Amino acid sequence: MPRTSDARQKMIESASVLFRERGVHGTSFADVLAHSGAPRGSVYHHFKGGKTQIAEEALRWTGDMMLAGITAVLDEQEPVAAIEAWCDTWGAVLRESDYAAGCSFVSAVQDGEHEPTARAVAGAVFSDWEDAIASALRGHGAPEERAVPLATLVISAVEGAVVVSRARRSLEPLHRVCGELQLALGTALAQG
Amino acid sequence: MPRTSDARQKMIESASVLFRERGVHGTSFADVLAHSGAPRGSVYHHFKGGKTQIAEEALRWTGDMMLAGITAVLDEQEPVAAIEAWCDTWGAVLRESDYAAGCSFVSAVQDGEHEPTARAVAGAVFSDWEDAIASALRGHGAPEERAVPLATLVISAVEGAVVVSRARRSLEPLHRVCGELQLALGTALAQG
DNA sequence: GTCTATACGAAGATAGAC
DNA sequence: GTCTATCTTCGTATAGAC
Repeated sequence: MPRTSDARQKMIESASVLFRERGVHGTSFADVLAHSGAPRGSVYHHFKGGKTQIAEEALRWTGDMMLAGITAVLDEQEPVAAIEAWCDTWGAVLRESDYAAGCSFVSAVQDGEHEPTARAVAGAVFSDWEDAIASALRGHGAPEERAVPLATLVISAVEGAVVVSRARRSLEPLHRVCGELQLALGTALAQG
Repeated sequence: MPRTSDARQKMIESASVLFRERGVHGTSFADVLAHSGAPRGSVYHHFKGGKTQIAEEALRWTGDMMLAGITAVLDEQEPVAAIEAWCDTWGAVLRESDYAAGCSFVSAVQDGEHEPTARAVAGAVFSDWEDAIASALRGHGAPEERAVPLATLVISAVEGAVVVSRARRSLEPLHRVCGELQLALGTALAQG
C-alpha cells in the first residue's frame, strides 16, 4: 500500500519536469495530474496554497537536485572540466527533449509577474549555485576578488546558451559558449 | 485624421513592451488594448492570424530595433567598450522597471511550446545579433575561428545575466558579468 | 484521502450592427 | 474601421458526497 506522501511527491516531480518545458505559467494542474497519474481530488488536499505552493515546492526541489549535481561535479573535477560536464548534461537534456526542455528557473523569472514567489525561489537558487561555484574557484587558485564574478559569468553564460540553443534548435551555441568559457576560466585560474 | 496603420503600429509597440515584462503567453489581448488605447474591435481586423500573428510581428519589430541599437554601438565603439554600453542599457531597463522588464526573446523561447512561431522568431533574431557582433569582432582583430564563438558568448552571457539580475532584484550579477566579459574579450582580441 | 460536480474568471476568437 | 455581444475553451479553486 502506497504511503500518503507518494502522490504528493509524484506531483512535485511531474511539476518539475513540466516547468522545464512549459514554465510555471504555462503548466496547468491538468498537465501535472496527467503526467503524474495522481488522483484529481488530491491536489488541494496536499497543496492548500494552490498553484503558488506547488510551484514553490517543485522549484525548490529542482534547485536542490541541481545544486547537488553541480557540487558533485565540482568535487570530482577541475573547474574547467566541470564546465564541460555541465554543458554535456544540458546538451543531453536539449537533445533528448528535441529542444522542448530548458531551465525551470529561467522560465520562473519570466513568469514572475504572474507568480512572484516563483521568481523569488529562482533568485535563491541562483545564489546557491553561485556560492558553490565561487567556493570551488577559490580552492583552485582563482583571485579572491574574481571568484564570485567568474561564478556569475559561468551561470549566466550557460543559462543564456541553453536559451539560444533552444531558439535555434541546435547544440552549436551551447558548444561554442562552453569552449569560450573554458578558455576564459583557464586564463583567470592561471593568473591567480 | 489618423491613418489606418496608426492603431496597428501602436498595438505592435505595446505588445513589444508587454512581452518584455510578461512574455508572449503571459500577455493577453486585453493587456495590449489597455496599454495601446487601440479600439477593441480592430484586433482581428488588423491581425487576422490572431495572437500568433501579433506576437510574430511584435517580436520581429523588437528584434530589428535591438539589432539597430547593437550595430549603432558597434559602429562607434571598440567591442570591449560596446559590452559596457549594452550592459548599461540593460541595467537602465531593469532599474526603471523595478526588474519587471527583461528580454522578450528569452520569454519567447520559454513560451515556445504554446507559441512555436515566437520561438522561431527568437532564433532568427539571435542569429542576426550574432552575425553583427561576429563581424565587428573580425574587424577588430579577433582570430577568425573565434569570432562567432565569442559573439555567442557575449549574447548568451548578457542574456543570462539579465535573467539572474531580475531573479535577484539586483544589478550586481549584470555588472559582474559585464566586467568578466570585458576581460575575456580583451584577452582574445589581444591574441589576434 | 479521493471522488464528482460546479462555480468563477480569464482569454482567444467570431458574428453582426453601425 | 470600429463597436458590442457572444461563444467556447481552459484553468483555478471550492463544495460536498463517498
